[in-house]
Amino acid sequence: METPSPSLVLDRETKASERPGDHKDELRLWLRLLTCSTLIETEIRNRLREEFKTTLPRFDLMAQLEKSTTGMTVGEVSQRLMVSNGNVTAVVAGLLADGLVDKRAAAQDRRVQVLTLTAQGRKAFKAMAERHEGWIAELFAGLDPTETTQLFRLLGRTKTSLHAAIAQRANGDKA
Amino acid sequence: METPSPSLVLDRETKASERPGDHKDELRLWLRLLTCSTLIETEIRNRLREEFKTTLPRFDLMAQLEKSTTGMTVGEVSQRLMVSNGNVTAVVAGLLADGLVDKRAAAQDRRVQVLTLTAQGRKAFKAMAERHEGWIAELFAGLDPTETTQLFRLLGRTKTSLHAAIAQRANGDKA
DNA sequence: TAAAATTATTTCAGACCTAAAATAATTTCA
DNA sequence: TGAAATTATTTTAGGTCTGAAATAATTTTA
Repeated sequence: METPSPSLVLDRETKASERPGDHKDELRLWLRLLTCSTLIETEIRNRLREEFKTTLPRFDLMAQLEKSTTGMTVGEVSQRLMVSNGNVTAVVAGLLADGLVDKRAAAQDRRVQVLTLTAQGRKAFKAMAERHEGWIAELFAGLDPTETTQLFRLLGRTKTSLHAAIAQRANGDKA
Repeated sequence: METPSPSLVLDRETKASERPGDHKDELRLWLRLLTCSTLIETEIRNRLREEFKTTLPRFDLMAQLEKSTTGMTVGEVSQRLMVSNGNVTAVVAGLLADGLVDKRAAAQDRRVQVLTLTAQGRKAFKAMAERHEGWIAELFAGLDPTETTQLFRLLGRTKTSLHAAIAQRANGDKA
């Protein structure tokens, strides 16, 4: 390998603030974040299909219901999972057909549909969740505890930044 | 806020290695990573639709083609974007219909379909890419350069860990 | 109270995505 | 050479996901 020329080194060390209008660093950061996310998602999807003949959206929906003792409405689930109401309706339809979820209109407000896991659903979820937790641990096994903590913290900062930017944009549209 | 009890502090500082079988930290890390990824993806999707009446898969596909002067095959694109061949075929069908992409069998190997941007496609992409880069910068604006660099590095480490775990699993299946 | 506005969910049309099977072209090798 | 294996892409069937329109129930308000 050649020694890099001074200009190349300089270029690599140039800060974004010194290159007005250039945001290639952020772009690379986003692409790397997306790659990690996609790799994990694809792998979990494959393993859920192979070992449990189920899908990630179904698992995610069951995971939400499992956390709530009193059940959740369609709207609550769709907010938590960051998917549309229509999508929740469709995924729930499959889970209902398989007897894993129960759906009933709330007594007080009959617009609202309350979703709960059936006994069978809880049992099925328990088995999957245990395996799932192990898979995630395997996937992150190459990071030491310090790195895991650091990454968690930085992603927290990222989340804050994203919420701020998205809220600002939403306000701007209103004005 | 109450002062946390000693046991709570101890618990919070307990390392995963000291809690055999527990991998809640990695699970939380994955959920946070997924949240960030989903927030960005949804926001970019919305902005592409509002400002350019296009979709993220189309943009991503065009971005790949734009990087290559000689064109790319369906297989190359599907590998880069980490989607199935069939999906590339479908998204390309839309871009072909809109005159943004050109598809032709390679002269040497007629199994291979070579995809290139048309002049119109290059022009349309250029406009979108400029805006896109700005959006990403906005979304990450809450991180300072040190944090951006740190996060990029840690996601690199994560990618390595993921590839290792996925490869190991693939080998295990073979044996 | 009755019309209007709001809220929760479902339906719809359409794009996306996958795995697996089918098709088509090329390469290997007996 | 020509059958078999390999490689590249498309097709198919089915699940996922969206935004927008439709439906249905509740709350507001005139």
